[in-house]
Amino acid sequence: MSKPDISNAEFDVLDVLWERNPASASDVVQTLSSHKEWHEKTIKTLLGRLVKKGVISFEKQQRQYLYYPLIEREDYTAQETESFVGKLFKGKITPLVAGFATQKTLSKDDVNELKALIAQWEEDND
Amino acid sequence: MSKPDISNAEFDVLDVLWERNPASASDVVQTLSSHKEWHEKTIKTLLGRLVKKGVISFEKQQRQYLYYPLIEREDYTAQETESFVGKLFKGKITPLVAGFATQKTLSKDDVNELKALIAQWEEDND
DNA sequence: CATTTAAGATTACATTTGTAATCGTTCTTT
DNA sequence: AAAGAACGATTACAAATGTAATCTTAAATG
Repeated sequence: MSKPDISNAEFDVLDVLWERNPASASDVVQTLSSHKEWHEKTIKTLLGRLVKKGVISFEKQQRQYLYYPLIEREDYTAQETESFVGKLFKGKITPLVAGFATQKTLSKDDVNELKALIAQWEEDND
Repeated sequence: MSKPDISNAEFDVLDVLWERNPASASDVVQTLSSHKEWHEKTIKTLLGRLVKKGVISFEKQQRQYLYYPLIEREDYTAQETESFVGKLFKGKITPLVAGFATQKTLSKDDVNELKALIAQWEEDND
């Protein structure tokens, strides 16, 4: 029932399916080949594990399978973000942004986007 | 050299040492007892693993050890944040904040803090 | 002083993860 | 039709992780 832990390697495979849905195993292999050094067998294993975990599913297309995600990227991202922010910043985003700002340099564009975001928030809430 | 992966369980132990530095094993056990169901032995194991990983160290205090972290929470947090934001938000904080804002409700205070942060940034950079 | 106790060290063991190789079957291709 | 290629299923195996129990030794206690 609860969040089926998705490992790092599994995430990379799932990520491909979020981009290209549905996709055959070889589609995934192709896509990942550009930035990962994984053997085809490894990717097949990861697909299988994701299926077993109920994170993705597939439909038989003749002999191949067409895989597709069962969870939305937005949902996954939201959950991960919540637990991350909870774990490292006591649930507050401001210190996260603050730390990020001193660490990685924010661009003027980034700041403008944040301002727009806040402006939007203020418009909505009040 | 590289970031010595700190597991979730290990993190909770390290977190105690960031709060209470230095601390004996039993101090850590005591502190964690309030929110974790861990056996004392388990915590000792985790302390040992952190030492082996070079994340913490200790000084012999008679028979007990006094443990202390070797890495700063801020540094760890900064690194984790960078990889997290890189993995889920292509390195951009704005979408993280945006997603967080729609998911968890931001309080007026949160927004004010963010505004202050941005104002500060603008003052510094320009 | 003898014994119980408590600290850290060592060992244990199932599960998860990374990373494949092998197996059993079907499509292909000759 | 025979042989090879390609697909998913099954099996492999070491390292990491969660979660302790046992061992060794020294300190505390009767």
